[in-house]
Amino acid sequence: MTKSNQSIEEKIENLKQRCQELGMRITTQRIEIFKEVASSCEHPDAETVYERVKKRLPNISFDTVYRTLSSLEEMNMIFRVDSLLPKARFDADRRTHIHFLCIKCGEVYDIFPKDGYEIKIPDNSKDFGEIKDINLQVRGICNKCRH
Amino acid sequence: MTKSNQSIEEKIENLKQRCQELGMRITTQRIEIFKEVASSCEHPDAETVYERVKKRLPNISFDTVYRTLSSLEEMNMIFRVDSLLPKARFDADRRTHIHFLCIKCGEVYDIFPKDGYEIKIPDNSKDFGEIKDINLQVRGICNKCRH
DNA sequence: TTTCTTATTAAGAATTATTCTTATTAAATA
DNA sequence: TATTTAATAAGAATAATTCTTAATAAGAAA
Repeated sequence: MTKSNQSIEEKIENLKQRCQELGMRITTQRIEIFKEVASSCEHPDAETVYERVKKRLPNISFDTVYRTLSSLEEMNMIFRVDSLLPKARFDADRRTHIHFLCIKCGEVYDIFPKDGYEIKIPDNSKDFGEIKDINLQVRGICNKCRH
Repeated sequence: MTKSNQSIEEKIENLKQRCQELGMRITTQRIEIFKEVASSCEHPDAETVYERVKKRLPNISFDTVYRTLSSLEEMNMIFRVDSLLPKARFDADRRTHIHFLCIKCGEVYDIFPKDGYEIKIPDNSKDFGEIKDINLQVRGICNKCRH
């Protein structure tokens, strides 16, 4: 994760550029799906993305949403936040932050640490393969679920 | 996660004790399912646990495996390692360690850090709820998938 | 021990999330 | 503008998980 804080427009420009670099077509669906994840701070799941994009592109298919979310993930434009439910959630915020994951309701909250905070990983981590990303979760019962 | 390194027998004794404390019955299925996760270091998924326990308890049902894995998780006896696939994997090792998660094949590797290593979380993490566990993942392409 | 209560289980149906198949469409290039 | 082919829509298929119901067995009580 980086520290840049861009506007949606900048993020979309960035996506278009990455598509061109990779020889991928810039399609309306790809842009709209990315825009939906990038403009939400609530880590939507595939179904939520589908419902929302459908309002602007009524013919969009579920398959396109899944396929596009996966390709955006491979491009490193979005991050798959694994919930404990059998249902993936997505995040387009690539700034350093960690997730509070409620083990009761499955909700995911962003925790933005103070400047200077850094996630340290063991030195031997790279012995297992090529590191692409780091994901730190704090799991517990969220305030809402505690009443 | 704690630092204790117990034998399987001790872990099972511990489970029985926890069951009694919580007023839960000590059933053969519960013990065998836990034993399977606790004696494996490969983070088995529900199906794998089912296949293995089935050898000793041929009548065990899939539902019992799922239900029991969830209750063991709630009891904090096992940990749900979320893989990126829509398939949960489980870990009964409660010592401090982190996971290397291959984004290509879904394999999960344990990384045991040197003494003194500690996962630091932001101070405001507890503002979101009651913290039960911390999960640090390193995601990338494992050596096997890089050829 | 035997009986009783009820948590737990087996079986299999149902549901939910995700992926696949095929024909069609449209982005990028010539 | 025509051509090529990556990307898409539709909906069927699959895979993981959960639910429903009747039967079983763990632990408490007699």
